[in-house]
Amino acid sequence: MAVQACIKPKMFDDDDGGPAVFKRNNTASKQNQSNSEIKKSLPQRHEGPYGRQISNLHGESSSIKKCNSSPTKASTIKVQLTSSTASTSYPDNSQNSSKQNSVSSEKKQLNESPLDIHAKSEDSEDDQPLSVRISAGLSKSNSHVGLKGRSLPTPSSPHSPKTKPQKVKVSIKDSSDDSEDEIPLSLKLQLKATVRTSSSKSVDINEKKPLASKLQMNDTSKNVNQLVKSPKGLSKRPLGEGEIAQLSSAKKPKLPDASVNSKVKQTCVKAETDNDKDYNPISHRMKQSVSSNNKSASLKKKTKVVSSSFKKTTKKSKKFAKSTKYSKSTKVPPTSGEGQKWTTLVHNGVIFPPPYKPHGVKMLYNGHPVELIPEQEEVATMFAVMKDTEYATKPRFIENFMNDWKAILGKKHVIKEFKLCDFTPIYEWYQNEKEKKKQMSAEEKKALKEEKLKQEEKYMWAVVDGVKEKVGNFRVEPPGLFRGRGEHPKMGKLKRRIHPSDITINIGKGAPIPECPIPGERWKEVKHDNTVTWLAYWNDPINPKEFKYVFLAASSSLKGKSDREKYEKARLLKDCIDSIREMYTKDFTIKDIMKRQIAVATYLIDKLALRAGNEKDDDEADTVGCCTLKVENVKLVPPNKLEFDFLGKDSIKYFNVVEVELPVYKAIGQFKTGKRDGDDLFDKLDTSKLNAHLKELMPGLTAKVFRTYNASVTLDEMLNRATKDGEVLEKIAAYQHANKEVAILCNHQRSVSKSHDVQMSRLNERMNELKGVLDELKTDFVRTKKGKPPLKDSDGKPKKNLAPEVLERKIAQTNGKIEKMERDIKTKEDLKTVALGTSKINYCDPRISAAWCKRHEVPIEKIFNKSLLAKFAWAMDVDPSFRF
DNA sequence: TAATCGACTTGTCCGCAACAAT
DNA sequence: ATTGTTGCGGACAAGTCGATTA
Repeated sequence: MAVQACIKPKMFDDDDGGPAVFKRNNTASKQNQSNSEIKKSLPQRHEGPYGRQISNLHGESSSIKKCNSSPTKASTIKVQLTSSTASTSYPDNSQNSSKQNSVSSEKKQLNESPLDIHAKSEDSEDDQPLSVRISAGLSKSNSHVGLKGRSLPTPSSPHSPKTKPQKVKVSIKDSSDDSEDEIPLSLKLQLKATVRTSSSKSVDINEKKPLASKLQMNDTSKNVNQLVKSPKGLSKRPLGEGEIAQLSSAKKPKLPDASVNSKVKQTCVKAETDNDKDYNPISHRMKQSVSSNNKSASLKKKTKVVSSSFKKTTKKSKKFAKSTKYSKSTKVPPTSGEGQKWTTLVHNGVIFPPPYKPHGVKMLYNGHPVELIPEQEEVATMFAVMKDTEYATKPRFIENFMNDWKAILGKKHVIKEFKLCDFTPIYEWYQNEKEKKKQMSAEEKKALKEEKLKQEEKYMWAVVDGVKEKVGNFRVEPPGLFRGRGEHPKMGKLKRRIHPSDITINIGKGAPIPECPIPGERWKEVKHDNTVTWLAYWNDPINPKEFKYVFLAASSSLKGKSDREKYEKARLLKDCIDSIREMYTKDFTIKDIMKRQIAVATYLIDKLALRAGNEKDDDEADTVGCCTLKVENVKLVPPNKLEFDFLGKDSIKYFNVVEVELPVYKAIGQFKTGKRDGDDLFDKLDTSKLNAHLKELMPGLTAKVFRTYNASVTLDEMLNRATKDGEVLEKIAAYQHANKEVAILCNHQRSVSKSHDVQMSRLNERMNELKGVLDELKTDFVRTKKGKPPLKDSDGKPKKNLAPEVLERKIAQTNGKIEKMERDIKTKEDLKTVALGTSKINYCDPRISAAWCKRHEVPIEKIFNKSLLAKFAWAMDVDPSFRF
């Protein structure tokens, strides 16, 4: 179905244009019900709507405040310095030269000698370049639309210029694509069907495309960031440059990876060429996107993802495959196999927290000191140290804690009731310990730190296919009381200590098995599964059915590759989004209720960036996502608005009043009728049905892809619309503003810092002082002009007689300071409840930021910190003209 | 078909150190 | 030198989604 794609004129756009709106008026706080204090409630962002509105949507709304209007800023200087280097394009490293260089060098070293540390940040060299260009071409103008304001206008205007040129390069495919466009949907569908059906499907697909291309694709994926050029020593992943190039070309299709599966995808994909044209109205193009095929063939995991048919075949065999592959390809680049994630894997296992050290401080029970054996004292201490957190006041927390603690105390123990317990002595002992630590001299602290580092160092690194990579969480979680978020039924339960016998290690077949760090104990199991990326796992003591995994760090090439695939998939959606929107719009009134619910749910996920909403067990906090919305979570606000009010992931409150198309409004009304509070709004729907449907529209499409897509599109558009020439600081402000819009879209909130109010009033005080100074200067200026002496200062002493020009200059300076402070205050208030980090880390394609930095001569370190630079190394060599 | 398993991504908070302001 | 502020990075909970099982 979906296939066709591209066509549509932006249906939604229009709509949007019209109405759409949404603002998040109030957002409330995260919290849930009760909680009083807890977090803050966000005062809503009044303006809520911000950006969107800005965008134009209807004019309604609020005014946005954009911050920057006025330049000013003293600090510029520094910035510029930095930037200067960067200027135009950074070759990979030029930017933070130091960092990057170091990194890269390290890698190289690694290759040469295993010793080095650091992860490589890979410079990604990969393909990007070409791809980028290609992509650039893609940038479509178009579309998006719809929804929210974000879509905005996006008329082509802005980028078009750049884009087009690039397209040219791409041309090859394009041509074909175009022709394809004409293909009727049905055909497309058929294509899919076929594919699926035939087990060989993958093959088929591939066939269409040149093998070479396929291969390349794979390689690429494999390589991922890795070393790249490096001389490589042994095994690393070879990334040939050639490959890269190819990729790029291939890439065009974009999804290199993602596509994997894709058959159908193609349909959507190609659009790039088209883009420009958006106007082409309807032409649906099918694109065969070569790329997609290729990919499918290649990738590994993707395999899974890929077409279902494919999967089926592969999956089962997966496990077998593993071994097989293993043997097959030792030398093969990682990823080559279907599900293969690596070929060689060496690491040192995990490190355990130190055993409990009894302190001997006695708590009181009914006023009397109580004797506790170490195991009992340990749990009492866990509670004692939480005495001043909100958890310690929650009945459920206390009840769960008491239940687990009593089990350790034993039936005969004197301690029976919580209300007779006084943990204060232990609490005070703990505070005292903390204070002692704080008082330690710098040298002592440093020594401790080094000691710790020394102990941990061997666990910090793994060698994957010959490349040294950082391990993410190599420390086993210490015992403690479970702190669930929101009203979690299990809060307060004892999270017991994890022992080696709880841990399963995953490591390469020939690699030495990590020595168990606790003498006399041994690992639960040692596996050699190269179709997964975890190094170790244990069962979650709170929920034994779940696992806690040890993975590589975000800077690893394995993670980087997967990240890139995620964005490539989202970019594929860009090419299908118009037709998908058109389709679900059509289904708002379809008779089949399930289909109507799917259409409306998809609309909400697309427009509001809601999460899919899997079913949850009773022993989890009661939160919802789109598919699990309850009747009471959505209220009709005539004539055509919906009020959403629910607790989402992490029990963060989502509150939003949105104008929707009338058919949606009506459909929601229908879904609500005859139901009571507590009933599912979408009773015919769940995430698997929804995703199964989405998959028909575009291979690999799932609900969360919409979030990635809309977040990245929003960032890209806002940046390109709002960035003006000027000082670097202003550009950074524009970036933050765009980032904020994305965060608001995704409802990424944070709690207001305890000192926020104090800080604000302090700022306001200073502001008033400045204004006082300004008034005084103005008065003196007027008096001086009239030949009168300045007024006396606050102490009644006479002031120096300054020339009018001098006063004028001072007035200008003060005005500048005031403006800057006003902006700062406003930004601080605006961002009080908005968390920018999450979207930056998980939703915004880093290539958008990297390309923007290059285009606007903003040093990338101003946007990405060290860890983000490492995580996004794969995106750093993006072509400056890259558009999402 | 639904429930469960399994692997991986996403998300918030918090302590601490670096930095900035005083 | 001291103290307030910011931001990093870690911890770990809570999602998503495909595969497998009942």
